[in-house]
Amino acid sequence: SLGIEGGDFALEFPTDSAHGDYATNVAMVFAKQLGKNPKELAEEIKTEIEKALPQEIAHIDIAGPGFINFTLSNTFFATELNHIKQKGELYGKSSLHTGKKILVEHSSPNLFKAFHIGHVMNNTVGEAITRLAKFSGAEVTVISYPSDISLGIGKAVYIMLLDGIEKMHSCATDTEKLAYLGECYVRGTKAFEESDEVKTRVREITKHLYDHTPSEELTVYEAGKEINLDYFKKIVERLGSHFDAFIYESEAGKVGQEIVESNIGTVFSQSDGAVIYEGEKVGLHTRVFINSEGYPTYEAKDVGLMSLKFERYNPDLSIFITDHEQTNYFEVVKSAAGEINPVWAEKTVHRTHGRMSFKGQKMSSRLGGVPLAATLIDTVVEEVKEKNPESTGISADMIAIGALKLAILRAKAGSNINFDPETSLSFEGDSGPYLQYSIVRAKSVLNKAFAQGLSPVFDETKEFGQLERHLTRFSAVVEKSITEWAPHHIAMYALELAHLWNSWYGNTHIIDSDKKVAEHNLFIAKQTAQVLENAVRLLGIEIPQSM
RNA sequence: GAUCUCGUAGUUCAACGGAUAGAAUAUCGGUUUGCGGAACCGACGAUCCAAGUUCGAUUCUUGGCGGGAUCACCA
Repeated sequence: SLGIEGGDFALEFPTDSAHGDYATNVAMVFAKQLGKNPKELAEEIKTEIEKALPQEIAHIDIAGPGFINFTLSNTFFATELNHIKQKGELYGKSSLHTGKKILVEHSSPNLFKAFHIGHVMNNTVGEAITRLAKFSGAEVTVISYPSDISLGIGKAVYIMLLDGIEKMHSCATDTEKLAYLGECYVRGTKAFEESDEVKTRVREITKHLYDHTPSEELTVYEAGKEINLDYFKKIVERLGSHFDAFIYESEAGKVGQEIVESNIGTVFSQSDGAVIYEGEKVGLHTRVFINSEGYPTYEAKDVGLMSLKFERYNPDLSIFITDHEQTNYFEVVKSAAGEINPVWAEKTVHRTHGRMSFKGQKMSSRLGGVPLAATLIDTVVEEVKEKNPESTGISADMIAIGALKLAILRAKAGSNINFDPETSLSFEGDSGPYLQYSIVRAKSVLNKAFAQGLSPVFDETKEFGQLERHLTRFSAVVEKSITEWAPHHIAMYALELAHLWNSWYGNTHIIDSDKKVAEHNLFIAKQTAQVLENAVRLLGIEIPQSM
């Protein structure tokens, strides 16, 4: 009725709570087009809306250069708080992808190589995205893609044969076995560089592994692979992940090679004995898919992996997580894959994580220069126990991993994070333990009240403040995180909610002498704990019983 | 050199083109016997530079400066 058409205006949550619950810039966007003063236009819109004001809106204000601010009514918040109570652990769950199938691949290890801090970052981001996918209403399958075949592994197997398999079996613990296998990888690489004889032998071994030729090397390799895989399963379980299936690089390699070879002349071309994809024609760079020795490179293997993913799971969306260094690399693979089968490229989403850099010298000295995942976690566990000697093994682990995970997830995935355990990994303020503590504290008060015969009762006539208002925004934050596949929005939301909760706690005598007041306070405490727990769970952070 | 990415308080991170650029940490100063002080309250403190587009730019465009990544047979 005001003649407004087109244009880009927004309805948003104002950053300042004094500006109401929702705000729109619509008047400022269209003021020029209509030849009006933004504030006057805002007034006209306000008058128009007020003719049929829904009961969810308490009042409308015009502020600043022409913002229209909506303050929601208590009725709205009462309804929303009742939703939290009804939905419980499902509160905030979206239906964005209901009926769809989502495949997530993350934490892909390089067997025969150590599981290091980079894998922790990948796992943390991957697990959070997995949980977001599940909260989007989709049917989710989670897989990992272990690298189990390469020239590098051939080098490690060469050393294993040289030492004899007994050497590995004589290691007392799994940790020692892993350390030994890691050592083989390093020694193999060195031996390979130093002698042509070794090079020839390693190539032969690698060929046998690729072809699965029954041989001594295959036996040794299988034994090493099993130990590495067992360890992988253990450590990701400790981090809170479970995988439905694995697709091995050895499988993907074969499939990828066939696909690439059958598309030579169309998608790929031959050059210097290798099979390449000329990325320059689409503004990218050229990459080799099959090397001049006839082996598939990582590029061809990734094409094979995509093919297997769609063949086995037929997902509507296929998400995978890697280090951000692979961004440009994957653009090329995706472009080539898209020429073979457009669906693969359209439905594949690549998310990245950054690198963890260590600033403090203390960390590297304590960790001995090689930041293995387990060593990193153990170091943090020690700090937790130092802070609170009464922490049990399980809760100390949860707190340490929670601290690590939040340090990773509170930043936008893809950017590097600076990790200094002396300062950035604090247990106070914006931290994993702060979130955990907030929930534990809320549950503790609730339990104490139950023991006194009190239970939560909602008094819908109460005025609602910042805490209650923030609770009702959870669903919107979840949807934003799913749309962008960006877990850090959840992390920021959870930290702010925890802060509002602790602030409210400090100003409220929850178990008030007035029974009605106490019961209402308990209701708010309970819903807060619920929403906070839902958010923290989405991040893949566990909540200890006490801390 | 080409392409991509990033540059925000001392430090670690936020901010869909919006209002007085938010937090945390560090530093300084506080917290009325009240349920968990890993907490709460307060003070101090920042958009790399220069143009442009816009009613409005940390955000978009262009050009610098400074990190990081990728650029043919590693994964």
